[in-house]
Amino acid sequence: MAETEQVATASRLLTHDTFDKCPLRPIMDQTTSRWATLIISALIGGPHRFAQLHARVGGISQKMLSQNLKALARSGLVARDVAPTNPPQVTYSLTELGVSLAGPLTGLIGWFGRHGDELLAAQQQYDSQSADG
Amino acid sequence: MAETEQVATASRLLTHDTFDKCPLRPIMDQTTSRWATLIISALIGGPHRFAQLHARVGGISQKMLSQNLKALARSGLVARDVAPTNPPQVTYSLTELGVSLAGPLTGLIGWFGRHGDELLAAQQQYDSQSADG
DNA sequence: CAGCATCCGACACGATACTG
DNA sequence: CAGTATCGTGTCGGATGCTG
Repeated sequence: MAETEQVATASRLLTHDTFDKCPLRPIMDQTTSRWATLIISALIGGPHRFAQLHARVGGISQKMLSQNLKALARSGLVARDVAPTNPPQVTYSLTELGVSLAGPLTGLIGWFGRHGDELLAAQQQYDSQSADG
Repeated sequence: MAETEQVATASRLLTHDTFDKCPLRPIMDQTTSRWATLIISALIGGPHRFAQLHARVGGISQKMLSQNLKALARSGLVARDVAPTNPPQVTYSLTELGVSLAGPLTGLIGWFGRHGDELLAAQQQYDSQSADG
């Protein structure tokens, strides 16, 4: 199956160095951060306005939304379109690059969806064991 | 292609709620955090000792390594095997669940490997635009 | 509506020192 | 070797208030 291949590929990619001083690490940290993943996920469904995103993501502050959106735009993953109306309408959407990221990213999110119960169960078992000790 | 399907699937999964109060978010935050991704990646290559991981990940402190390893073990992604020798030998490896995560995760890492140049270029362009004003 | 500026608390993280 | 304990700092991130 494809999954085994992917692991093998990554293994080949990763076994030869320590990742240290890799210029991609900050970008990856930002892109896989708490809010960025959710923002990108929300934008998969199509373009959103600022307030729409604020509602869709749920629990995010305006500051963090604005901040993440700016970082995402800087990396070329999200496009910011301003309509010169009054009041101003700002629309965010995924760029082509952003769409290409959506595949792997939703693959990861999907995994959490499928295995969430196992993760929760493992944690409970781990905690009860510690309590027993 | 499969990527388009995946996006569509995630879209269906995600469009109906705001992700708020999802019990998986803390786990996903932890698992996709700065160090956890690198630790899991390192373990794809096979079991590692503590010191080996410390060298492989590169830049991580003992504290963070220990802390992340504990969290990963709590979630059932990593197994911790202690050999009762002297000095003690502790070996970490991916569990079955951890291996199943490796697929989606390396898919994401692979994407960054393939598109790293584009991300860096986009940032430079963005920054130079800002400088121009 | 779509942000930015500011203040402030919480915790992530690293450096160091200590243990079995 | 494989950690734990403690301390100090930096950044994350929320609440509030203001602008255009």
